[in-house]
Amino acid sequence: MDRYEPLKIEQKWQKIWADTAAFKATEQPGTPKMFLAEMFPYPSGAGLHVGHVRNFTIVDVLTRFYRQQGLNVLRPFGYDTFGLPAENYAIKTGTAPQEITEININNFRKQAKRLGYAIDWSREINTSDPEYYRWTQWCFLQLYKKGLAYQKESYQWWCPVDQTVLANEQVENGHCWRCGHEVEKKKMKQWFFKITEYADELLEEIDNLDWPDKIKTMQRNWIGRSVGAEIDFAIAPDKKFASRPTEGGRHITVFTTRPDTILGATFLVVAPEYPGLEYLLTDDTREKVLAYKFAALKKSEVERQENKEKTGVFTGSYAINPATKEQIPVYVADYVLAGYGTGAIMAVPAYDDRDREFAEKFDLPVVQAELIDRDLYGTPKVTYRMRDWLISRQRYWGCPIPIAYDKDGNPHPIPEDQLPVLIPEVDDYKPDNSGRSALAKATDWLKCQIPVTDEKTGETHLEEMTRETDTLDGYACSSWYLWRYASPHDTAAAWDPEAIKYWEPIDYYVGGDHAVAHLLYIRFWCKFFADEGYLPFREPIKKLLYNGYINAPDGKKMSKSKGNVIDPLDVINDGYGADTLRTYEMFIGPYDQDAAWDPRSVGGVYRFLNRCWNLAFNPAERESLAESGAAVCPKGHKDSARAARSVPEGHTAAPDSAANSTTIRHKTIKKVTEDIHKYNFNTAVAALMEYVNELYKQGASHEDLVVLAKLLKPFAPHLACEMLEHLHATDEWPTWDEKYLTADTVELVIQVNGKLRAKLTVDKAALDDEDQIIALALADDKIQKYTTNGVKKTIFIKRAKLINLVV
RNA sequence: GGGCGAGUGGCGGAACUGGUAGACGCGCUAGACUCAAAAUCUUGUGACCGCAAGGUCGUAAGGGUUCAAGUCCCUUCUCGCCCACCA
Repeated sequence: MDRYEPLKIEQKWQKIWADTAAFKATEQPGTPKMFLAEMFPYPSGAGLHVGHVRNFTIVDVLTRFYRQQGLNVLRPFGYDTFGLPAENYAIKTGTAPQEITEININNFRKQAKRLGYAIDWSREINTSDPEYYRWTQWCFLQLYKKGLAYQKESYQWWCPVDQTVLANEQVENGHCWRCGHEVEKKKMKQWFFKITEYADELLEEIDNLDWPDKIKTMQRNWIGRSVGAEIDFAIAPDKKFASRPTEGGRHITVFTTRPDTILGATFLVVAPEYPGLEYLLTDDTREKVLAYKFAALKKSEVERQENKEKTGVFTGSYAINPATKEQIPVYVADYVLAGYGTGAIMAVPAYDDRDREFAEKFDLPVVQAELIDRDLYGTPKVTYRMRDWLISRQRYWGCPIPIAYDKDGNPHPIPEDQLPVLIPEVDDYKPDNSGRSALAKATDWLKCQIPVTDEKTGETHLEEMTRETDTLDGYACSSWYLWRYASPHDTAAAWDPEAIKYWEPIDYYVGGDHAVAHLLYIRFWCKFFADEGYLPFREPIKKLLYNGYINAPDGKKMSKSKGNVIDPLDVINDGYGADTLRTYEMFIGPYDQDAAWDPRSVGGVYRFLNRCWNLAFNPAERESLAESGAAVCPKGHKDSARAARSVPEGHTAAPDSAANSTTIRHKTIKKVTEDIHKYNFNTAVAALMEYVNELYKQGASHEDLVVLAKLLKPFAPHLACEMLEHLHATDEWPTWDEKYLTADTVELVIQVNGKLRAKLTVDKAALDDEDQIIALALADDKIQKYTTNGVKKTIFIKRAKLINLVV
């Protein structure tokens, strides 16, 4: 007897796949293609997580399924390697991020190979590879050329102790996450991508995406389109401070979605950061208003939201309501956001809850005015909640922004032939005290020669400039990598148009994160590069599968600090093997729902694979075992026993339908095929288990086993390959024939008043004769007990093979 | 506060356009094999009543539509996720 030894056969097949480059994909015009990928991972030092395994296995099941169906399948792999963990590690230990990244990648690759994924390893990409980020910089320059990458002063979190800019998530209750010092907002020049330019198209095309509704809704909310109007309110000249420059048409422009309520606008409110605030102040109010403003600037957005109690200060100015001509006071309050609309609102306390709250607190008039025509006083205006994408980071471990500054501080793009702008080596990765990244420490690197063309003479000369020391947000690097997969080693372009035309857009993109950020940014870049003629499509992802998380057995998130992390390599090395791990994670539940790890169920899946093995390799032994069991409980099968009971005299029971192995085989092929098409991986595995249970009862023919191995291969490829080799069969996906699925007899369900009372086995042809079938039902003794007072109504549903008698 | 989704045995979860609720797996039960155990194989397993045949109840709670509701409609409750003073 050969025992199922997963580790042995997995090693064997993994070597074969590696030696033969089994999953290398090449363009084959004329053959239908299929391009699938997971959201590429950040290769952390902790190695693969069971969550990765679920994500990658979904891709692998589809990959192998479509390969077995004869499609030309591309399934690449890559690493999203820039980011804070590697940089923090570098700051702490002095190890270059490049080094630690390489170690982590090697580990991830090794682990992914142990899971037996059908990856084209020749297409591996890594965002921190200069040959990759060279093209990220190229992308930046294309956006820059079109004015879609621009600089703007903006308020940023700043830690005065660490002398660094902090991202929102690095501010905890108004304090620096590293040193604990109170942070402040500092106005700094930052780089942005003008994603708002595409806001309308990004929103409109959501409707046509074959993506989960959840993600689509989140993107719609994020973009947050509001249709309204901008209305100018003139500032009333102040008699006391006639010298103030309020004449000359100075005004406040507000944005409102309800211009029809303007008759009820009894005051205006501007945000603390409102640019024209200074003009509104008087000598009496200046001190108080500025104190309020700076207090507001100090508060984090979280803190502003925590306290929803309205606060604010009167600015000292009045504005004229253009509809009522009345003078109304102008307040500053932090419930108005600087970044949305114009940073100023007309308050209509009669119609708006927030305005009413404010009015009540400050004792301002609430006028229940009538509604007027929307377009009477304003200009129609569409506003978005989405802001432009802030992309500069004062960080070392990122893609350098390919810009240099001349002596006057004007930005110049680095010429494309000077790319890549390499990340310089430094000794200390900590940001310096200038608000610049550690790149600023590479003094030699900072200086560069940039050709400048004199506008008058047309002559070009080299000018010494200083490089930008900000790096790009990691999301920029991942906004184009799916296109790089088509031609990952192209040295002449970011992507080869011919390869793109064949492979893209991606057919299946699978992940469980970045619902808005990454998945919106990549759509934005796609539309931009389509406009520039570099891409022949405007949406990058055809089908998005968003998988759920795998939690600890107690249902809580797995985390290192809780010590409840399951290491997939441990599961494999414990002897279960990769096939069990993969199959278990597909069986654990619907792929798009969170699931809790259950070590005992892993054992159940292992038993299932072990039974598959025994069917193929130990048939004699299995039969003797089955017979010894059968001797104890002959004909114990539940369904057949029940069916036999309800068969009335004169009707032969169907030969135990289980006996027809062809029917079961075809039924299983159909079920597994359709389930994979519907991504019901859990029920596909369940169907295979059922199939194996049947084969155990009846014995398995060669054909039965071949089909089992083929259907099993997407889930448990190593075992399936071993079986197919043994059976001398190919892995070609099997097909089913409907003619084997319809048995000669069917089970007829008889209900009385909607309750199941009897089942009859009848000839399939009998279903065509309604009168006869009802007569048959009424003749049943059990049914007769319920119909002694006659039958009021009879319902026969042929499709459901069901009769309902109403008495 | 707004939006979206979900509540089914002891547990994870099945159930097509309303048509036999509980597939499959875990756990538990009894048995076979074994000196014994593990492994494996074979039973049984929603609750309640009953020796049995059989019956009653049952998909968060309540109501409704229907011959028929886990599925559709209304009300309530609970949980999860997302957005959150966006004018």
